[in-house]
Amino acid sequence: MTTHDTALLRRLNTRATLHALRRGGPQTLTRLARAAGLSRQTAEVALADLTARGLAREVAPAEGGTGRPARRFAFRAEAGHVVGLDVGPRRILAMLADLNGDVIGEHRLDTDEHLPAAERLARAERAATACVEAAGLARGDVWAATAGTSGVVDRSGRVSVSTLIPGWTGLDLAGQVGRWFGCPGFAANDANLAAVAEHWRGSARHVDDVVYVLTGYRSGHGLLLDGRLRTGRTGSAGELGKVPLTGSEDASAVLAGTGRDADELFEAARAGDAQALALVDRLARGLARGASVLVVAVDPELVVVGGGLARGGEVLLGRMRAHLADMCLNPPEVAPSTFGEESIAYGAVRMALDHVDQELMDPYEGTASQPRTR
Amino acid sequence: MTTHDTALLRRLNTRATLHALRRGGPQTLTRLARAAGLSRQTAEVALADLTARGLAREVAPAEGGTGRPARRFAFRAEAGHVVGLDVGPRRILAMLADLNGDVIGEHRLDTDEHLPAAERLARAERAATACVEAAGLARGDVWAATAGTSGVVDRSGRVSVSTLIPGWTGLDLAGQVGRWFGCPGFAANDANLAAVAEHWRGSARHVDDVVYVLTGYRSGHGLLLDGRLRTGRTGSAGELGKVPLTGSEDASAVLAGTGRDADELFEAARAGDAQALALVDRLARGLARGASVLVVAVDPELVVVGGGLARGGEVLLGRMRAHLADMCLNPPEVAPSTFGEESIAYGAVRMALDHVDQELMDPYEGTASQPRTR
DNA sequence: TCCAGTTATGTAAAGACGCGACATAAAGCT
DNA sequence: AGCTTTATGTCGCGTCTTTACATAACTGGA
Repeated sequence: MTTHDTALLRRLNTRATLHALRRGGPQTLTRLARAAGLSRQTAEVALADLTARGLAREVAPAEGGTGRPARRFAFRAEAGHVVGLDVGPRRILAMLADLNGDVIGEHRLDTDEHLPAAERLARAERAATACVEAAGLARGDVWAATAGTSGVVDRSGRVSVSTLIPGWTGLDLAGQVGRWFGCPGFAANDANLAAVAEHWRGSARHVDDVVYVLTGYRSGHGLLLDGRLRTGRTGSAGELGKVPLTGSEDASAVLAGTGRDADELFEAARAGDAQALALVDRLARGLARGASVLVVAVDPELVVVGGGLARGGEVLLGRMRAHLADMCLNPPEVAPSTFGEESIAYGAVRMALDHVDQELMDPYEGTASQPRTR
Repeated sequence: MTTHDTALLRRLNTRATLHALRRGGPQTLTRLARAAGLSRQTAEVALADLTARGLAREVAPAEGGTGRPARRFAFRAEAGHVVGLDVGPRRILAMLADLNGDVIGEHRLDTDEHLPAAERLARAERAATACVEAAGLARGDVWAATAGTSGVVDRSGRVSVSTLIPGWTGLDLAGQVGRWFGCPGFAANDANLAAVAEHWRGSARHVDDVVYVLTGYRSGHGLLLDGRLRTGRTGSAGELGKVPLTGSEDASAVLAGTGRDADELFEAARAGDAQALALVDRLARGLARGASVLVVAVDPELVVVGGGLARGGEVLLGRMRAHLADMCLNPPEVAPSTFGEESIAYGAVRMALDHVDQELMDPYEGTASQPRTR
């Protein structure tokens, strides 16, 4: 804890003003002051500070009210940017977002799953920088960047185990990503980031305890408790590798037995094909078995299902609900993902923003306009 | 967020002073000021406030230093008290503690497991009030009280399911306990409270992600992540009722097959009896299976084993470690409980103190000397 | 016994901050 | 043009914290 002089008060109030500004959109000074619980003068001083730091700007007054027109201020979301990446086995997706989290650029890239690590990294960097340059920005305009990928990612952002991506194990992904832009870099597991995205603005936005189930070729579990990501000591929370579950089958094994791919299977099941329905039920049971471990352990409010198999929609989800009800004392809700394939990169954006917000909002921070680099 | 005037600064500094005072024990003004990051005068003002509220007092100066003897101040742990209860099927344990969490009175009571709910409650109240009166205190001197019990306890402190205690389901335990003393009352599951106790001052004190395994007649799991209790949406986190685990057996079923009780079994195993060792291994496997669900879900740093079977010591724990290593990618440490049978009541003390501390430390609070009652 | 050294206490002044109050400015409406 | 309404500009006050300096109290050695 630092010194508690009146300067702290100033920072606290500036923070409250910034918070109110971001929350309430463009608004007048008096409204802002009331929202922040401050006097007009104090809000004015805070706003001057924020303007000097590039975080606020004055906009045109509102038309047609009675009385003297009030000056209005808005948050400058374009003051900084973050990059979110999904570096998967078969696909790379880069997103560029402003401080509001609005995505202002994307770059997608298909890759071969056998691509060597070094080349995969180079492509990921190209995808990310392509976004940035397309938006007319320089590398230095990126304040934080996060990458999601398949495998276990530890607290420091290093890939400790990856079975799906060749040469990936041992990679300091967070460090790499940070170096590309000379900013703080972070990395996390794909299912975890998808969970973050759904909690941020997706299916889980009204709920703080969520289990996310990533299905399909890339599979895994993400866990959010009290709205925060829980990855465990080594980052392997939700990695069910060796749990002795009865009757759980791998989805690809189930599918391999049939001649069809997942979409065909779901289509047939929707049409009422009994054999297809039975197969969907087996898939659902396997997913439910895995999810049940997390559900029983943490008793969440909601299970969000995303990834390839989520295209099965209600046919699959309905069966999952039924199986979960058999396995859990308090079965949670089950909902499909909102962001689908984009959820991982979008969650990466959110994680990068988390860091920026923390620096922006920290009252014990200096007044430097850019977050410190580590 | 409330108004951020200079009074907040005062409260903030008073809080910092109180924190330093509690943390550093009886100490001089200048040391206190430095520890709190404040000037001597500010600390002095804060201390005057704390003294007026009964939370601090002046003690005799230290002997024999050079220079003018410094006035010394100490935290008044006796300014308030909390009660922690363990209301089990066969036993009731009440603890009275001061604001430091030092236990200054206990009252133990054996009960029949078939005792009706109303009578069990009456006995629990008697045990709790006996503690309070034996310490020469009145009911109003208790600032918060918590009860732990067997069964699922929801967020509001109501017992939603209890299979072990007759008539317990539906009981508003938190409300009852609060009414006894006219103070805020709380209730939680026994395994959860045991986890809290071990994290507070026991085997898990250096670790923030812990799974606690309560074994024996009362069994269950407690979960702490980031040092905080996680009970889930309905309070049933860690209740493994219906998970389809292979090869998991109930401990009592294993023991029933033999003619011996647990202690005899462990004794024989320690002496090298092969049959006993095999039985201990089966017990250990069952416990490990259950724990593995939580371990795999949240990847904790430590598993603490408490309750009746924990008396098996290393004979049992060693086998549990071996089985967990087979079931988890990253097996955590496994340690025995520190507080044994007292951990539940002691964890209840801690939970009550959490509430008191929050009221005491909340800078947005008024300056009333006693926490508000709800 | 006295005095220097050391450490704590008491007091005053200054700087920073937030707020209330009042006067002033700029728009719409009659 | 004048009134009403709402926002802005400015001033002074009270609170809080800190720095600076003078004073008090105790120890140990001469």
